[in-house]
Amino acid sequence: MEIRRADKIAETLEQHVFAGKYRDGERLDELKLADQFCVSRTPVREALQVLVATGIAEQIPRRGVFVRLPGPVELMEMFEMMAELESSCGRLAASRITEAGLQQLAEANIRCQEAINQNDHAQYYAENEKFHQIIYRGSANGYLEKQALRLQSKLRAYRKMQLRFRGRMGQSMAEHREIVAALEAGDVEKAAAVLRRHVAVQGEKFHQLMANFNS
Amino acid sequence: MEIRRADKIAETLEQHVFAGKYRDGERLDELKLADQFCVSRTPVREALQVLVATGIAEQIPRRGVFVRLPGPVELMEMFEMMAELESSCGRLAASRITEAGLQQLAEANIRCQEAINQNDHAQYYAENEKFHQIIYRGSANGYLEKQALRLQSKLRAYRKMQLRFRGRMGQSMAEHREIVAALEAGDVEKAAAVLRRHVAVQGEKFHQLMANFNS
DNA sequence: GCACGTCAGATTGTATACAAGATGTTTGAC
DNA sequence: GTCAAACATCTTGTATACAATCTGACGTGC
Repeated sequence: MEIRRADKIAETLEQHVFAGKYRDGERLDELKLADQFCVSRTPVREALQVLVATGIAEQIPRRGVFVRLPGPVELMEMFEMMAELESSCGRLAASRITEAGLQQLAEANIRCQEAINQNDHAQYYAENEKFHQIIYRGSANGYLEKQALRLQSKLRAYRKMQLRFRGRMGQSMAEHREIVAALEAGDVEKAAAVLRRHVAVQGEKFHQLMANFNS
Repeated sequence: MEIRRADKIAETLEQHVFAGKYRDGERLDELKLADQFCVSRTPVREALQVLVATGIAEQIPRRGVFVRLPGPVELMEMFEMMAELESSCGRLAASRITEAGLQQLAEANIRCQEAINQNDHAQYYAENEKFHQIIYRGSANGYLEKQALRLQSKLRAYRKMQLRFRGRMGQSMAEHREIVAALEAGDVEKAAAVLRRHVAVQGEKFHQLMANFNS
């Protein structure tokens, strides 16, 4: 339902960057992109502005815009913030989530388990994301929910890796059940703590991956 | 040090919106703004894109961009998220803040007290902001720090009001001392809890203001 | 009197033209 | 041979021109 071509271009570029099509620091050439998308420079420039605003790219005046992939440090920081955000969502959801929300969580968990049984990583990944999104929603704080969704989206590409750790899916599943239990019990502190730990583990696994990769 | 005129325009417009120069839903006319800033529509459009990306304005394709001030509900949500973010910063800072950071906190608190003694709201307000920013920095998480700063900035205009509550500055000051004590002791949970409460009070005071205003 | 279609005006979206600054090369002096 | 300065080229930033579409009013038909 996109009417402005600039928006479509921005979306496409964002996907390309997340897909690793560009190297860190690579310049996004307005003319080449205009050519590539068969438009003039104007909509391309508007799309680039969006990338800059999102933090995906950096603009240096009179020099151009350059893709800016997060380095290891920033990634760890983002994972840590994700853990804090999810913890906050859990804290609020513990006292606010509706019966319908709890029901959705249970269903999502069932679908997660099915994915594990079939050893379907992609499916587990998708259902796991939904599980967490239900908790964001459960916080009954639209602003917090939006921010959590944004960061979840930004970390998507990097979170995919760590699920491949042996036994990680099973452990993750067990944690899910713990989370649901805390939410059902309305145990604010436990929900916050368990969710923080659950997400923080992702960051730690990712850290291990980075370390292995560098050695 | 701005070279692009579009950036300067975006900054100015943002200030104008925060200063309440525009009503909610008001359309930002490209031609009028171009005239006003003595430029063509192009840099104005780029500036408007920035406002849209920041969430200050909303764009409806082929219709224009309209300022979008947060309503009471969204404001409460933002205050609540601010409390959670500050709590997270405090949690992390409790185990990471440096001696230098603690020293800065002590100094900021002294300046806060001086402002109270002189009953200088504006001064207290400024020093109070710095106090919190030191804690963001103390989290040793640049990403989290940036997000906290962004939200703090967005809430600036609304936080100003609640400091005028009778006795609020004094109470706030007492809470500051409690925060510093928790950070010095490295008490993670206490730092998180006290900061959450300290910031959440702001939201509640604001809520009272809104209620009084509507009655 | 009401509904619908058409048309004029206004406004956004895109293309293109022009201006200004940055980069890199070449040329000349030492 | 090396360094520096001027110049050519390329790229971004801005202005303007054109295209598309939305709004609102007017008029016509029922």
